[in-house]
Amino acid sequence: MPVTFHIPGTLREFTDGRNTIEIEQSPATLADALSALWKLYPRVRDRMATEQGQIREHVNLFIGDENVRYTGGLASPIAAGSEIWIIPAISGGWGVTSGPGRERPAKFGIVDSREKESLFVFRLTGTVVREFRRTMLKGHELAEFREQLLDWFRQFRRDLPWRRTKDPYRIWLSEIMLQQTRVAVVIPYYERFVERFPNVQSLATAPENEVLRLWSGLGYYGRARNLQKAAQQVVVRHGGNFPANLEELLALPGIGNYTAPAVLSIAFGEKLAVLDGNVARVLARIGTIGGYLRESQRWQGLQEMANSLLDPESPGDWNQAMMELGATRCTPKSPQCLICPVAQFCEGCKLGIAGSLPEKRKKHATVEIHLAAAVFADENGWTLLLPPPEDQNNESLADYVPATVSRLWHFPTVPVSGDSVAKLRSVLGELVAKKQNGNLRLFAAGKIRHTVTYRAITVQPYRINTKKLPRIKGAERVPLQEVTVLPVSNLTRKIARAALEAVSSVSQKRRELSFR
DNA sequence: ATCCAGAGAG
DNA sequence: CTCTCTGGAT
Repeated sequence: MPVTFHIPGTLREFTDGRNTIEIEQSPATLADALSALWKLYPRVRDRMATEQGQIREHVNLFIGDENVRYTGGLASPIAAGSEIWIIPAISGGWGVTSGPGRERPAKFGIVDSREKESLFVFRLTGTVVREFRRTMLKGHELAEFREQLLDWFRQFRRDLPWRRTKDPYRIWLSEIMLQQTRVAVVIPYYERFVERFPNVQSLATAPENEVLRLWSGLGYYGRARNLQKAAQQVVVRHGGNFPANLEELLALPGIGNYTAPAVLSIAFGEKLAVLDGNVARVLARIGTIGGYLRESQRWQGLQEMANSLLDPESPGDWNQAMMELGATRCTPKSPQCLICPVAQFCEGCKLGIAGSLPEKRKKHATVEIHLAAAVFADENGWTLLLPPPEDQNNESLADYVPATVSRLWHFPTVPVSGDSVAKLRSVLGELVAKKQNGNLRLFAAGKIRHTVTYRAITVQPYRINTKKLPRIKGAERVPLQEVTVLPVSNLTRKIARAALEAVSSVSQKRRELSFR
């Protein structure tokens, strides 16, 4: 009789999706059985055991109904045919191992009863299906959640230079540096920076070059410039005292909705919850929040959730704990739910779907754009190009045709639906003197396809042969063969080529005719 | 909402 | 190279 391991959802990605694994040999002890399992699936080992080979604190093992904690741990004897259950620390749930579309029978519900320091196992019959929904922690559960996370953070927090100060200037500096770079990279930069610029005054009065030199290697130099600009504003407007309220902080360049609450909570203990990418991911998993998180309404909802979870007693630690959890445990890929201090409060973990949250942004559906372009050609083969559009304040840039086609020199272009000739004529009528317009003859050249990000553009070029080029305000005259003497986009080049080919095929036909 | 800048993954 | 991600700005 083989020994069977039951694998939790959180580990299945390491077992080729299997939820049970049979060990054919007859292991004498749990340690032997685990060795056999880990040999088959080595990555399971990392999640279950420390490097020293100890079972991680948040992993529970059951042989049948017995928690191995009380049957001798790794030395527990294994009988032939034993069923061994690997259970992540989940409490307060009722064996919720199913979600929509994942009909798995629920085997266990575990309630962690702290008073008795023991675990109770409940066998459930049938299937439990939980809806995919948002949950809000409150009351006793919320208090417990806060305590667990803060305890974890205070125990495991890394000793980082900016965690040894309450100086808002230094907190701010670290936040700006950390926005863009890993902790390990930031440390030496941070230390050099505060040594040279120990306070906001020294930063404000430094030559910009020196600031950039100390920043050099971190990238995002615009943020270094903003940093100094903000320091100067702090000195001039606030007498060198770092503003301690949200509005004034947000008014400083480079400080936005993330940085302001971070500085205020950590340096001043203000009760403001931060929401960055890490925190958002944690929240999405805790509350099983589907959809793309950056969508404005959803992001707002996440901010509210963050606000409600914030521990009012220690907002700074709380915010850092949430971010640290996201950075070190609740990571984007394969979250370590098995060793997460708050797994028991996490719907995503309970449903075994934490790793598939948050959802990716849906690809922007491609928008089909149909345009018609006018390619004038005079007797000498010269054409007309319009200048790059000025800033369009009143018109959405995306809808503005020349901008769609690129903000460079371009042929007169109009959006069309239906009769493109008529549309182009009417628009040209506004540009070109009336008497000339009536005589314009439009020859359709080959259609052009062009793709820019999510836009699929089809252009119908019309060649318009004229004796003299019309006068159009701002337009520039160039030889059609050499439109590239002005800065043009690839699309404009394609249009020019199509217009040239069209005319050559026309003249070829004429030649063919004349030979007869 | 959308754009931008810059970095990093693939 | 392209695609994706992030926080700020508008």
